[in-house]
Amino acid sequence: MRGRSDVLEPAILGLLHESPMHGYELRKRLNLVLGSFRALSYGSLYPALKSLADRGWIVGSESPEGAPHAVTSKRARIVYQLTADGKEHLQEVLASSGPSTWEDENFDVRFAFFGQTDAETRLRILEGRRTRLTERLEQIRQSVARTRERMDEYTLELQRHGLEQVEREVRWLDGLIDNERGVRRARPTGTGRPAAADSPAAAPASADAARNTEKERG
Amino acid sequence: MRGRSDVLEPAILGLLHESPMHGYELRKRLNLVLGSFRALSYGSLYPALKSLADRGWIVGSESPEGAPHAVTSKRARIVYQLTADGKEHLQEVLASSGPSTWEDENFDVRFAFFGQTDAETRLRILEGRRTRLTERLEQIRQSVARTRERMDEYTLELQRHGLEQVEREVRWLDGLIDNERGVRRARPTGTGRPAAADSPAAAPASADAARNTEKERG
DNA sequence: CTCCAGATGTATCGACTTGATACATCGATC
DNA sequence: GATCGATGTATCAAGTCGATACATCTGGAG
Repeated sequence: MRGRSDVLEPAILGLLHESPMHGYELRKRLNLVLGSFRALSYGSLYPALKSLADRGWIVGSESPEGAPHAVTSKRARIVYQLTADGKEHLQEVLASSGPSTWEDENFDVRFAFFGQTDAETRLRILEGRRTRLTERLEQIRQSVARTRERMDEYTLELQRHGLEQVEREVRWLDGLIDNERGVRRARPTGTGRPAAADSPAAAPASADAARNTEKERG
Repeated sequence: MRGRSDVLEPAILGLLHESPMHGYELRKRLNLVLGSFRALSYGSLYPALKSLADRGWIVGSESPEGAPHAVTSKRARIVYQLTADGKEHLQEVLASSGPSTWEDENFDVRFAFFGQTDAETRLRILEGRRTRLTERLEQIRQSVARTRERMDEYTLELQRHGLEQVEREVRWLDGLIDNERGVRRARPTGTGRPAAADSPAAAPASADAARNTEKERG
């Protein structure tokens, strides 16, 4: 359970918070929302659901919504929803903003659910992430500088390209941070309105960006 | 062996082709060359080495290079090198340019070893990759268009960002393809000179780019 | 109307990877 | 002369993917 499921579980809880769902749909939505950077297979989804149910954060019911008539038939489907404990746990998770939330995949998930996170936490995560990437940048630069001689041109180009990716990502974060600050200044209470999209600075993606995104589309 | 080891094995063979090496160094170099998009752990390296040795493509010797004196001691280290069969196999692999070489991680590895690949194969891989990404782009666009309404702003921003990543990658490929064509035209025989780096179009990274890059920075 | 291809749906398996760790030797620095 | 970190080989538990099995529902072609 302590693999990278730190990614899976919050994502599942976050989606179920919006509305109850069954596995198949969960997978579709998950691959749509996180799809740009993360694939989800049944082999991890179903065990995760079981584990969440075991811990009492979600419950699975076999009867769908209001279908009063036919008793039998109805295709087998298990609709999951959050329990009170689950909601509580989700709130805790969403309020956290420690180092783990600055890591690649964790950050992506947290960002995807920023809509359910308060403004202060958002800002802390964005800034932590930015610091994290800046450190990485420095390490890449040193590493490249130290070995430039021995590299052939294609390897060099690959590294140069990777470096630029990260730089671009930092600039993207800068844009987002500016936005969050702007919102906070304009609306001191932090109404929850995100505001982003077409800011001038906005640009690259959270990191390895849209790789998959085609496993299941809708 | 049929997992994503399609990535590992060519990379190992490619590195060993440059010079014999032992596991530890192999890992360092691998994380340096592929480091921007791929981590390599011992848990996959050693089994892969064993498998390659079993198939007769590499051999591991316990005596390092010319150390004629002391018989015993000398820290345990196994230096691997390509066999004749291994070189042959590597040539086959490097000459291939089918659909699998257009996929994310496979492409990255192939690109990293473009220096050992002939100009024609390079071009085929680059163009195949480009087509691949263009298809993906179309799918993402449709997917986003179909669900724009239901998405909150942060999710939307994440998707927009992912989309832009891929678009940028296509432009990067365009630059590389132009370069390859230019080289071919200027030097019909394809001397092997890559030429790239500071072309005007060059920009983003092969895909999920420099994530890791810090696991070992020799 | 019938049949069947393809979407929906739950679930498992084998092969593979990661991250941590165990173990051991070498090289410095104090 | 000992302690700390880099070098070096190797394994393990936990978790993941991709494929697949199985079943039902739906929309059209014939």
